This record gives sequence, structure tokens and C-alpha cells, in this order.
Amino acid sequence: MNKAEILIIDDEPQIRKLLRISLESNDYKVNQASSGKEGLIIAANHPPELILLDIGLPDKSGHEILKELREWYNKPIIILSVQDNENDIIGALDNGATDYITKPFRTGELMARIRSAIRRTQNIDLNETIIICNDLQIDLVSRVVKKDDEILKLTSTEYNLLTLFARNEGKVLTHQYILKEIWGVGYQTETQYLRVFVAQLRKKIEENPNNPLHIITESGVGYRFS
Amino acid sequence: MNKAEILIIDDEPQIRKLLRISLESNDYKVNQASSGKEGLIIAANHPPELILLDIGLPDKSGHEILKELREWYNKPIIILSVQDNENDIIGALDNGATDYITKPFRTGELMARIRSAIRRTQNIDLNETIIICNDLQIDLVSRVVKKDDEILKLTSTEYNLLTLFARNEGKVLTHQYILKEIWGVGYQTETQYLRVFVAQLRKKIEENPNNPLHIITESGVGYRFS
DNA sequence: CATAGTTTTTATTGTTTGTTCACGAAACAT
DNA sequence: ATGTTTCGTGAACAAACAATAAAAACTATG
Repeated sequence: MNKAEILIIDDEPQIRKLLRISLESNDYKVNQASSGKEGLIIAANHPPELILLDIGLPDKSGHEILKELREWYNKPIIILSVQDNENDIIGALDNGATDYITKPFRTGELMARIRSAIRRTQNIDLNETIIICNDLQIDLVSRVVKKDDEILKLTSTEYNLLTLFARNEGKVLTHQYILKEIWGVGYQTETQYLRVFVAQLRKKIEENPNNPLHIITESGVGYRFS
Repeated sequence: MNKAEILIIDDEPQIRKLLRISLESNDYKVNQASSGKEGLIIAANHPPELILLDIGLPDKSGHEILKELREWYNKPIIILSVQDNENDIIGALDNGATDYITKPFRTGELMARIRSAIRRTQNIDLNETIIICNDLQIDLVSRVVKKDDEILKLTSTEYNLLTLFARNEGKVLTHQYILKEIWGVGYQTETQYLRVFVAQLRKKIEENPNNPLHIITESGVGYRFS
């Protein structure tokens, strides 16, 4: 139910369709953009867990899109390309691409590279893919959260927020940073969203939501998870 | 200037030589192992910044070596292979390989993939800036202050003031300077603010606020932190 | 196209923090 | 010593910030 989202930026409809089918059958939620510009807008308003970027786009070169994304987006970007040109590959990797795959690609390999990339940004240690904090248990691979061995029903925003907190245990995260990571770059003033979702999360994960032990408010700054 | 260490695990001397020359000309320091067993020992005794692992080794399969390494080693491991077998690639990536490159590879691309892999791990553990003064512990990255391992609850002005003091340990800071740094230009005559907040801070961080040991008053001038 | 689930707005109440003032204590100068 | 300046501290108030419920808008899905 809590699927990780992937954004495809590619102008060829057949490729998009092929990718979407493969990704959805691997339990990802897929968003699509048919041009670089559209891709930038979707990514900014709804940051995905990973971006698949075609390098040969009609409006802007994929290299430019990559650079613009990397100004604020720090999750994996995998480049797809028909070109097997070494300088192209080197340039993309040096501009922050996570991986570079040449078409035609093998779907199984692509899926494995996607898993690998996501695993690394979430710094999931192959051995311990489960974060445990007292009564809470967060499985980052199957995306399931348990409290006292009871499965919690979380919406995807709630889940994303909780894992952002859990992956930064002990650190104070500012409102702005959280909003940027969960809602996108244009939402950094919408602190009210955050209050609403923190309240919802606390109702689900805290023994006593009036006296929260997991999500601590740092007034005027942000929140801290412990 | 670079000098990150890279460990090559490969049984073919020609490949090792080729890799070593390329890597050294890119300013890496190179260690080599000609078998999986030897590779494990060298990696354990002298953990490198990145490992290049040939999958076709004589003693143990590279896949086994990869698994054993991943039990404790969490920096990048790039797989080199003559095999362009999809299941091999998927297996390696799912077992924690950072990347999988098939021979014959292009040196420029390999170097770019190495840079990319190292860049990503360095961003992750760039953390940890902790100032320690006796019983006080100020973590500037997490924005958390501890006294005798107890987390102190500080407002943001209190925190800013404390970090300003801590960053200038031993120096006398004038009222004017502190006011300018914390409240901004225009507040440089509001010494009363400072008195109030210094008193509040001392209540929280000093054993005995009447006889302060951390924030020392320099009458007529300002304060000094030690 | 209806409905359940989710996100965004709006409104209200409660809490925390910053600012100001008052007054006694300490430091300083003569 | 005595008066003068500088400090420390508690309390009161206003402003900023936070929690929460509930309604409205939106989305996904059959």
C-alpha cells in the first residue's frame, strides 16, 4: 500500500509505457513527464523516491535537466540513453547522476539498479533493514510500520514523514528541510501542513499524544525524533 | 592531493596492472589482492575507500566475497566481470554491490563511476561537529546540547547565544558584538536582552548559577566562555 | 460516477518564547 | 565609605508559535 514513487522523464510514449508496466509490477507508484520542463515541475511539486531521466529530450538536453534537478534534489537519478557515448556517460555521472544505463536495457537489471540506488540513499544496511525505536519498528524495505507488533495503517505522506524522522534520529530537522523533502521545494512556508501531519502521526505512534516521546517539538525550529 | 585508497581484487595480473596504472594516474592509492581470500584480509586490515571486485575469482566466487565484505564494509564495492549475464548482475546488485561493470570496460567511464560512488558515500558521513566543554556537549549538526549526557531544552535564542560563546571559547565578546550577532544590527544598545538571556542560559548550563564557571562576566565589557 | 481514503484549508484554543519593567545585588570610581 | 554605574533575576505581558478538530477539496479505484 505504501509504494515508493518513481518519476519517468522521457518523450517516447512506448518507452514510458514499458517502464511504467515494469515498475508497477514491481510495486512502485509511477509518475510520468514527457518533457524536461514538465519533469522539473512534477519533481518540484511532488518529490519522488527516484527519477528515471532520458538524456535525449526534445525541449532541453537531459544534461541540463540533470543539473537543474541536482540543485535541490538529492535522491537517485538514473540516466537512460540510446547513446553509448563515453563522454556523455562521464559527463552525466560527474554531474550527479547515480547510474547510466544504455537502451535497449534489460528490465531485470534496471529493476536491480533501481533497488540498489534507493537502498543506498536510504542508507539501508543490507543486514539491518529495520529501524527499531522502543515499541516502534519500521521496515524500510517492505515499508511496513509496527507498534508493539501491531501493523500501523499509515498514509504515504505519514510514512514518508516518519521514515525521514527515523533516518535522522536525534537530529533536529527544521520545518523548511522537512517540507522540502516531503512536499517539494515550493512548500517551504507551509508549516501548517507539517503541524497537521505531525499531530496525525503522534496519534498513531505515541502512547500519549499529549506527551510525545518520539516526535519532539523544537519550538521555533522544527522537530526531533528519538 | 586525492589519495583515496582503492583495493583491487582480481586474479588476472594484466587487468590489475591496467587498473593500477589508470587509478594511480587519477591520484588514487592502490592496493591489490590476487584472490578473494587475500582481498578479504587486506580489506579487513586496511579498509579502503572503495573496492573493485572481479566476480570470476579462482578460490571463491566473487558473489561470496561480496556477501562476506558486506557484513561489515559499507563503502562502495564495484563489480567487474567478463560475464554480461543478467542474473549475475541482479544478484550482485541485490547483495549490496554499488555498481556492476562488464569487461572490457572503458577507463574513462570506470573512473567516472568510481568518482560518483565515492562522492556519494562522502556526503553521507561528512557529519559530526561536536564541541565539548567539561560537562557540556554541543552537537552543531544535530543542533542538540547535552549536559552530563542529558539533553537540555534550549530556545533558539538561547541555543544561538550558546553556540556563539562556544565557537569563541576563551575570547571576551563585547555586548555590542554579541547583540549584533544574535539580534542583528540595530539592537546593539539593548544590553538588557543580553542580561536576561545570559541569566536564563546560566540557569540551564551551570551547576551553580550564582558562581558561573562557563559564562564569565567581564564587567563593563562583555562575557567570556570557558 | 460514486465512494472511501487522503490531503489541504480554516478556525479555535493552548503553549512557548521574546520583550519589557522593576528592584536588589555587585562592581567600580572617587 | 558613599554614590554611581553595571548586573542579575523574577514576573508580567504580548506576540509568535503549536496542537487539534473539523470541514472542504481533491484523488484513486472499483
